[in-house]
Amino acid sequence: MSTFDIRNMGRLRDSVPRAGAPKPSPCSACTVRHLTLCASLEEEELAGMSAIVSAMELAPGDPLFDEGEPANHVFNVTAGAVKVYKLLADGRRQMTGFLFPGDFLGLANEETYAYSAEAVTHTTLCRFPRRKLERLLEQYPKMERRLLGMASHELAVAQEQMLLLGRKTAREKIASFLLMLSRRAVQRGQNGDPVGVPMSRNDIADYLGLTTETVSRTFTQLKQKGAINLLPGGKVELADRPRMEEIAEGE
Amino acid sequence: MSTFDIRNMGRLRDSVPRAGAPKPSPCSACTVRHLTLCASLEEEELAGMSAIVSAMELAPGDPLFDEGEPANHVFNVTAGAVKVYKLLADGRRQMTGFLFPGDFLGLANEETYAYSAEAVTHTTLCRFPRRKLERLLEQYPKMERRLLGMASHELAVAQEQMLLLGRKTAREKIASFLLMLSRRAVQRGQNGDPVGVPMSRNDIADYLGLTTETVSRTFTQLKQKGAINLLPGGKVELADRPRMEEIAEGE
DNA sequence: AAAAGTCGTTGATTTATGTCAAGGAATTGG
DNA sequence: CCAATTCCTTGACATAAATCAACGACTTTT
Repeated sequence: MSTFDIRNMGRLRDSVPRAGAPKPSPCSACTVRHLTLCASLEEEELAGMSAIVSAMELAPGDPLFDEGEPANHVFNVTAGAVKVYKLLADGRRQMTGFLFPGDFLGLANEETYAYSAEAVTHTTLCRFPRRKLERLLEQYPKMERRLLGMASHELAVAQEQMLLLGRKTAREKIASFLLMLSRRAVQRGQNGDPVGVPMSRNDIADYLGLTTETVSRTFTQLKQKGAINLLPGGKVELADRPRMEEIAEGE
Repeated sequence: MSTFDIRNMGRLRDSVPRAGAPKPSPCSACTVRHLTLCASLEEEELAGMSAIVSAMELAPGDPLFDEGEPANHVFNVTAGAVKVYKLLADGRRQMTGFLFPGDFLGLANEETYAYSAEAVTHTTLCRFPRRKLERLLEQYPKMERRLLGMASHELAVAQEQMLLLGRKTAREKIASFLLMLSRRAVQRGQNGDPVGVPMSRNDIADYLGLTTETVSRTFTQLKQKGAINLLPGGKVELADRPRMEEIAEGE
C-alpha cells in the first residue's frame, strides 16, 4: 500500500506516544508529489519546501492533533490513511473526512485546529511548520494559488457530503461511500475495483451519520443483492458498479 | 434590512427572468466592504475591482445560477439573503448554506458551479467576471491570501454543519441554527436577539436535513419550554440564550 | 371579492434507523 | 498457544422523525 520512500525514517516510531520525531526529507524524490500541493513547484520552490519539511510516522490509532490545539503545523499524507473528526460534549462523533496519500490537512484560518486527526492505518506524513510555510507562500504566489484551488475543491467535496448526510438513505450513503473510496484510489493510481476499505465499521458509521449496526446490515444487504462482495483483508468488490452508481444517486 | 446604496440600480429588476442586468458600481462607497473580500484592498486595488464589478438585484425566488452551469461569475451579497443548495435526481434538496451581506459565492475550482443559488428575500449583489477577477488576483497576492482565508473559514463552517447533519437531534439542529443566524447578524452589525429568520420552514428543513413538519413542531416545542419566542415578521427572540447554547451543544 | 395558492401548524400513523443484546470471527497480548 | 480484546454481524425491540392528512392564516391572481 505504501508508495513512500521510508529510507530516511527508520527508527522514528520509537518516540511515543504523540507522533514520531521529525527528520529532514528530500522532496524531489517524493512519490506522491504530483498529487498534492507540491505538484506546482519548480526546483527552487521545492528546495524551499525541503528546507522546512520533516517526515513523521504514525501507528494505527495514534493522534496527530486534537481540535482546539494551536494549529502550528500542516501536513501532507504520504502513505496510509488518516481520519479527521469533530466531537460533541457527550462523545457523539462526526468524521469529516478520510485522508489518503497526497491529501493535505491542518489548514486553519484560526489559531487552533477546528477538528481532530488520527491515523487509521500505519501512516507517514510530511509536516510543515505553519509560520514557515506561510512565509514560503508569500514568496511563491503559485503555491498560494494551488492551495486556494485545493481549498475550493475541499469545499465542493464538503457540500457533496452535506447532501449525503442530510438527504441520503443508509443504502445510498454506503453506495456513495464505496464509490468515493474507489474513485480516490484510482486517482492515486491504486486499484479501484477491489477497493481497500481500511477503516472500521464504526469509523464508517461516524462518517456517514449512521451506527455500526446499520453499516453492517447495509453491507450485508448490498452483498445479498449482488451489488458488492466482501473480500478478505478489508477489500470490497464493486460487483455491479452501474447499480451502485444508481443507488448512490438515489435513482 | 438593506444597507446597500441602491441609487445606481433603480430599474434593474425589469430584465427578467434570470437576474437583472449589471451596471457599474463605485466600490469605495460600499457599506459592506469591511465584511468581505474587498476588506483587504488599497485604493489602487479597489479601483481594479470597481472596473470589473457590476451590481445586480434579485426578487425572492429568483435563481442566481444552477448547479452544472459554467461558472463565469463570482458574487458578493450586498443586501438581502441567498440560499445555495444541491439536488438529488428525485428532487430531494440539501441546502448547503444561507448567505448574507458580505458573503461571497460562486468560487469554483471546476468549470461549472457545484451548487445552485437563489434569492431568499429581495437581494442585491456585486458580480465579478471570474476570468477578470482571476487576473486581478494574480496582480494582488493580498487578495488571493484573503480569499484563501475566506475559503478556510468556509471549510470550518462546512465541517461544523456536517457534525450537525450527521449527529445532532432535531432540537439541537434548530437551536444551533438560530444561534448561528444570531451570531452572523451580530457580525454584520445587525440585531442578534430578536433575530430575523427570512427563510421558510421548508428552506430551514432542507438546511437541517429535516422535514417542514419537524421544524415547525420543534419551534413550537422550544417556545413551550420558554427557550424562544416567535415574533411577527419572521423574527425569533432567544428568550433563554444560555439554555439554547446548551441545547445546541447537546448537553 | 372570490378563488387558488402558499405557508405554517397540529394530529394520527408509519417506518427507517437506533438501541440493546448476544455470539462468532479476527486480532492482539501475555 | 491460549486469553483477552476488539470488531463484525445478526436478532429483537424502541423511537425519533417521516409521512399522510387536515385546516386556518395569509398572499396572489383573476
